[in-house]
Amino acid sequence: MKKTSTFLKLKEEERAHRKELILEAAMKLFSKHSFYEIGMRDIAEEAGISPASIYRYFSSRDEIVVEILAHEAEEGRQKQLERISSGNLSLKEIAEGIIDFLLQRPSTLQMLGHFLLSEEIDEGAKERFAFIQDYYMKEFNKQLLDFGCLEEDLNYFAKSFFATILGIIVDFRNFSPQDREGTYAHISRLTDLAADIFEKGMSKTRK
Amino acid sequence: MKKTSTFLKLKEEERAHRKELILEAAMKLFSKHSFYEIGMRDIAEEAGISPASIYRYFSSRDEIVVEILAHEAEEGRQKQLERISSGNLSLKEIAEGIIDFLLQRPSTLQMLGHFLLSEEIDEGAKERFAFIQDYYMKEFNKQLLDFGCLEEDLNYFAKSFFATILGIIVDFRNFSPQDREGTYAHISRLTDLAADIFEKGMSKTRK
DNA sequence: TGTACATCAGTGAACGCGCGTTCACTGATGTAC
DNA sequence: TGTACATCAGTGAACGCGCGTTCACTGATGTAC
Repeated sequence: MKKTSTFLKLKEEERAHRKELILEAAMKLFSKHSFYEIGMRDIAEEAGISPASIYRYFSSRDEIVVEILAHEAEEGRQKQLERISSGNLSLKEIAEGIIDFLLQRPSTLQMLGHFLLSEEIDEGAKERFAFIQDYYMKEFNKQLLDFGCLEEDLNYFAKSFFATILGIIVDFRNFSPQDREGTYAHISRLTDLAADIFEKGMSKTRK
Repeated sequence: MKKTSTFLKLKEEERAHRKELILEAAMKLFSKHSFYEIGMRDIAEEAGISPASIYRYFSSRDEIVVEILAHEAEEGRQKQLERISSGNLSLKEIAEGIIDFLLQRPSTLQMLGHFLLSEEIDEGAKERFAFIQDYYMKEFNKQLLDFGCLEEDLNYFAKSFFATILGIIVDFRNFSPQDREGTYAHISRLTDLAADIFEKGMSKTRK
């Protein structure tokens, strides 16, 4: 009895491990190609298995994509925490952390767009996405705690601020094609301005 | 000679007229269905012609879509102008105008996402989109002139502010599915907050 | 006025491709008795 | 220890569909002489 359950547990772990391998293969591809370019066949090939095998672990492409988003969000959260722990960050620096992160990951931005805009998404993946969105928005809240606005307003500040950053990136990521530096500078300037404005707005309600 | 050029002109006008008919058919469909659901066959059927005929007037689906975006932008601009001319608007009211407009047009939002995020777009359509984006951002600038921030900053304020509104809509349009009212209220609250913050930020540099 | 020719809107049908997903099957491993 | 059976990871090949776009052609209209 005990032996059986140990075996089952091991099996479960192996399964989780293989799931992770598939995700890693997919993430590697998405880091090099756009969200629209990578299909199930590509992921299977990169993972060294057949396309059909993927469906032993994920019920759809959207399920894979949403798990990747979860990974990315977690990675972003951790990076941000590290930066924060090495000294207090201004709102501006927090914003720039997010920008650097997302500008280096076009596919991630495209995935976000997919889940936020498309209306033909796997129901399970949709729910998972909503959860992730909610969870990491709360984590973002925590990171903004030290800016000392009223706690009841914090959630709204955080959401507006995040939406601003996301909006700027999406709007201006192609600001001047063939000039990455110029685009980056433009986005930085817009974000700095927005951060300034928000800092002022938040401080109004400072405790 | 004169006669010929008149005929040519008439022909050109007819051509433009038919182009417009196709666009109107497409817009009608996009107002009822999502951007992803409508294909060339649907547009052709709605316009009462064959799919092949569309290509006498537009070189690709993207060309149609970008022209629709131009129409929508123009319509949005005019509506906003009308509202402004009937009394001074607060930043909050301007923002809500945009929100009302875009929340009623999911396809338009999806088209924007398509042009801003995808990397496989018709080169011609891409350029046209860049032009439209630029042109209407300048128009938006004009509408913000009366808020009296420094003229050199205006362009950046306008861009940041617009990105904020767009970001909020995109982020939270599915805030609570099956509760349009709740979603609208949530978005409104976020936008009002952002408008407040921006108003304060702009007034700092008021002349 | 009549005839040959050019132009061009319009079309039905097909092209060509890509893609997510499923099917029917194999083979390895573990279990029951 | 041996045999029948269950479980399940894995797979090659195909399904099924949708879609943007193009092809080869027709027919109407206008032009040249």
